[in-house]
Amino acid sequence: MKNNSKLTTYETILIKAVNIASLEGLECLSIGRLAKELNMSKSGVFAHFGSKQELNLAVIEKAKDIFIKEVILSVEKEPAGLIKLGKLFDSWLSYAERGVFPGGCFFAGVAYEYDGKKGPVHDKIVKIFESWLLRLEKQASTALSLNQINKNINPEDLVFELFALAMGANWARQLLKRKDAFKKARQLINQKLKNISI
Amino acid sequence: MKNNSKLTTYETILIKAVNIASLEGLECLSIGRLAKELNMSKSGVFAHFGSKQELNLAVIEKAKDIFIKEVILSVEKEPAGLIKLGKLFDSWLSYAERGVFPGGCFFAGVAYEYDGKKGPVHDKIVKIFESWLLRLEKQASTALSLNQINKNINPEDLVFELFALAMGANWARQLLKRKDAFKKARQLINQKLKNISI
DNA sequence: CCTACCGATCGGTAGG
DNA sequence: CCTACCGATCGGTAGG
Repeated sequence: MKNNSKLTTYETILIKAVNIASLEGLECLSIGRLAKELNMSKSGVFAHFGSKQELNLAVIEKAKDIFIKEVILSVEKEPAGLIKLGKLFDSWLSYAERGVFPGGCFFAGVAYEYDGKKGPVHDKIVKIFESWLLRLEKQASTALSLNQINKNINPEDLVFELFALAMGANWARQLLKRKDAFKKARQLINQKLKNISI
Repeated sequence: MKNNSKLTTYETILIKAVNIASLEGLECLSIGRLAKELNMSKSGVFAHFGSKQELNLAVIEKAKDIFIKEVILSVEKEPAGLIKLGKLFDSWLSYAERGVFPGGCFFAGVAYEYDGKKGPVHDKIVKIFESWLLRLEKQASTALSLNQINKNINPEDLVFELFALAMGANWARQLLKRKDAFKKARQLINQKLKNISI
């Protein structure tokens, strides 16, 4: 339990930290608490990061790696355009639904925690979301240029709408414990994509 | 500055507390910080509430009163059904957009802060959302029984979809600072309501 | 990776 | 509403 022999201490700390932060937020993640749950000394944990802010940034970086692996790489070989756009949303919902992180989508949680704050942690979260949005918008644009969807569709507006549905599903699942939230979101997203496809 | 002569000390503390919590979350709201910003002693603030949890609950209750006044009562006299449903969403977006709370919609923020936690504060937040959803669903049901919208529309699904768009707009505005987020959400919501109306 | 600290701040109490 | 406290915990440091 204490040591997962294949992992470095750094990795072990980060995985525990990501799980705590997913459920309770980065502010609830303290170095002392991490140390206690890992049966380490506080300064032993601290030494790996150098500051609480660097720990926060490392946790986000780790969560990003997991997101990329679970959501993005798993649909890497899908054909660009409408199909890939749908698969990316599907993959995102699936990752939140099957509990890759215990608190649902890691980024949905920290987004609201840092939206009123300033500094490198806030900036890193914003960059990750902007990059995720851009990735989705590129597929929407490709779908448009491949004549897969109606010409009058604005790629940014389309992604905004589908994005909101996915975020809303995560919210309904996590706060209200609605078990059908992801199913509903998937239906609405697929229906929308079907409606605009040529 | 220190005393707004028309307000009781209790009210003055609560208003300050609601504003801090809106921007930074309830966890960042400490009794010591409140005392400092109000030029009061810590125990002077504390005595009004008896515990941090009671302060949290009082802040949420205050935010609920403001929400009811700003969002719900302002469209009280609109005709029940489709019109009132649209006006409720319009009113919600307007309240978030014009900055009734400095951090956007107060409840969107605390929802994610408490979705992984247990206890009376979490429960109060859930109840407020359930009651707000129910209010919206009732208008959707009325619209259905008045034959204002297509028969095949499920009121709960409709509200889920529009709700997600409103929450998504709040997120895009607060985290990504997208100034057109509310405009987009308003367009999408109105378009959806128009599409399903008879 | 550890023990042993530091000042600051947390929620909360005693007593007025 | 105040001063003066309490133990616990925060992020962080010194030194090994």
